[in-house]
Amino acid sequence: MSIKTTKQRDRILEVIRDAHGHLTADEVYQTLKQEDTSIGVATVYRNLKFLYENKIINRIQHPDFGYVYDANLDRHYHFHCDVCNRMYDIDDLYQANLNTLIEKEFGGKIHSHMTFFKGICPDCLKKEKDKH
Amino acid sequence: MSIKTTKQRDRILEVIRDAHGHLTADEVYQTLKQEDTSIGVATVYRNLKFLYENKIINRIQHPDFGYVYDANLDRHYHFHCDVCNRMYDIDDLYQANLNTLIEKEFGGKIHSHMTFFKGICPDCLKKEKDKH
DNA sequence: GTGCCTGCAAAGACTTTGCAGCACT
DNA sequence: AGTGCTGCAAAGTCTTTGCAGGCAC
Repeated sequence: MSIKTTKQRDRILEVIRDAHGHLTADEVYQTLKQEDTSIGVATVYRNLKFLYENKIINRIQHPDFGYVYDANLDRHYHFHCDVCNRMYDIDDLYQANLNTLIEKEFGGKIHSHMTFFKGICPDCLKKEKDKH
Repeated sequence: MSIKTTKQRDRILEVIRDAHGHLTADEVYQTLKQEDTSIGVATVYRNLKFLYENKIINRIQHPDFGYVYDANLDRHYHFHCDVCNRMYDIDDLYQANLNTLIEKEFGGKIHSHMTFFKGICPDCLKKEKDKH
């Protein structure tokens, strides 16, 4: 089996890259459906799975929306604002040493970790302060 | 609105506590369905949601399996073995200072974080070594 | 007795699969 | 030319909801 490039697959990848964020499968579909060359839902799902399995995109569990897809392959964290429900990337703060620590204390072999923060984002925090 | 205790709600909680682990909604249902006093799926889902919202049990997002429920309310991490697919608790290693670090670097207010490790558990690592 | 809770079944949201035809290499 | 990919629709999985009756307080 060899990998083929197709219009649809390319467009799906572009949409995720352009979003600079985290899209659900449905959001990708909704975006592409409106284009001149339409697309089928199945194609979106099949390709997201394909791109994820081939490590071309990343897949994260969102607390409320299920899986979201992300073109940022660097190890990074995620933050979810409990007030506005937006999701943010937290770059450059991956604690690689945490893997080593857990390996030492827990045993086994750690390949990676993903962490998800919850709280109030800078925007919402500012708005709350301004109210008082 | 006041909280009532019912046979079903109590049993659901017991099952999760007895499991000392991480059960999906369906696993809870499958366990209870076989008892003398059967139970409806809707009751399981409604009560898991209820127990979680009242902070009586914990709900974790497994990167691959969706939500799993946990009676351990202490802040702790989770580990998933890529070989045997078991899920482990990692106790006593919660990095509270990570919240402070992110607050300082990213801004906003961090309430908590959850982290999920992936790798090979001590058991499977040992087995692999023994093979060679 | 009142109001929350339960079971059932139907509906809902999301994702996967079978199939015939199409497109990329 | 051949194999993998697409679109459609149907099916599958998981979870929620409406409703009538039941149970806890």
